[in-house]
Amino acid sequence: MTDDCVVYVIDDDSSVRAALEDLLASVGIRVLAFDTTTAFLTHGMEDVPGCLVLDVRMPGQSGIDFHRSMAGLGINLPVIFITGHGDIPMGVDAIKHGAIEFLTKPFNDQTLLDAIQNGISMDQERRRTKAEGLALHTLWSSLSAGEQDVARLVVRGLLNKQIAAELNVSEITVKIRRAQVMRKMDAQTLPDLVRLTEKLALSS
Amino acid sequence: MTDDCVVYVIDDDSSVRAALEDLLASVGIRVLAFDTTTAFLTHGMEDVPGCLVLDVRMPGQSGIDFHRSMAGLGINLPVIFITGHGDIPMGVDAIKHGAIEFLTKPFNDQTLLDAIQNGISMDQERRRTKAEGLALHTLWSSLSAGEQDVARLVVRGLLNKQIAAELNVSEITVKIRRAQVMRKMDAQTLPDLVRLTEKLALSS
DNA sequence: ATCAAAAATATACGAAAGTATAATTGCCGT
DNA sequence: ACGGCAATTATACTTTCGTATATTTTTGAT
Repeated sequence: MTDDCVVYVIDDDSSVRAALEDLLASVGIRVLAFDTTTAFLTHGMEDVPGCLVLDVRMPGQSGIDFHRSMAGLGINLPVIFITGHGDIPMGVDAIKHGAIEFLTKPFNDQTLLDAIQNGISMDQERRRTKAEGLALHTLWSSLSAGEQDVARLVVRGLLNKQIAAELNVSEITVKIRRAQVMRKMDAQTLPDLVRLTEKLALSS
Repeated sequence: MTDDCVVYVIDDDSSVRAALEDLLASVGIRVLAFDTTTAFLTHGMEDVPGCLVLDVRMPGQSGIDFHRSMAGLGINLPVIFITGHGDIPMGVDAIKHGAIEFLTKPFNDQTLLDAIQNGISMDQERRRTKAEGLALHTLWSSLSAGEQDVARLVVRGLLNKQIAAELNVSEITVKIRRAQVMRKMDAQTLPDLVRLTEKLALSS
């Protein structure tokens, strides 16, 4: 489950960081702790599944503000907020913006561990989905411009003859390109190709 | 936007109900207010877009408990919680379970109105999606058992010959059934049929 | 049991798809 | 200008698909 993964902790309170490091070490999960969001960004992220335990209130950038900026920074880690001084709207908004948990200190250790396990699972799943989308996009990119043209019209259901007219090429050229599309996209049948392009459109 | 829709209010405090009725009447939205969840269930729901403003703490069944039971009752209304005595975990859990807002009294009128408009829009969208899925399911149901068999294998990419062998019928029968499938499903091309069955699988 | 409707099958034909071989065109670098 | 090299096109053939017509089988109702 937690083969190789990291939990990032950002909290200005060193005693909290130490406590979390101990807690997660006790269950064999690697921890990288920082006292500011800047320190976290400077260190960078490892390319392994993980999640982020984030303090709400900190000197410098708050955890709330950092959370809002994460998408723009290309950081998609699941976020678990911890706080000693939160209020209801803050917690509600955090969850509405995608945080997976919002815990108030003092919190139950097991509750946090459960949230972390959940976050790591979500990140693993996100990475799987992302990898599939990337692989699919790579296949598509291996098609020449003309082959992509043909592929688009094929999955629209046009006949080879119609595609040829649309693209101002001969029907035999369409057949050649079409065969190349099927080979390069590793599609055994036309329905396969349709499904591949549907996934491609969704993950665009 | 709010052509014909209803906001259901469940709150044991008659002054709150009156205030909400006034507020929503001022913007021309119809209100149905109840003092208990039982009263709401007894009255039943209208078949128009709407959302539910739900008090957290009430005599009898609490709003929180009712929210958890809604899916089992087949009620998919967007829920907006209002409360005077909530805490952070309660608000966080409510949102995690799908509530679209969790407001603490006293709340800003406009905040509630925005949430309600958002809830109504979501319900409209849900109804659109549901109607599409239902229409698609109706088309599929219009296929005979044999036609459904053929359709399933067609979208898997099997040849008519292979389908015939699989179903122990003649190839000509497959052709007839296949033509019926295309006609009944209103699919002009094979890619169309593939996409229809994909949607069907997702909304099953 | 019998009749009528529906489903399945047989036969036949034209259009489309897939593939192979060969010829042609267009483009790029030397 | 020239020689490759990839893309396009032409030709030919086989398989598959779609459809129409006619026949047989099955099903269901009275």
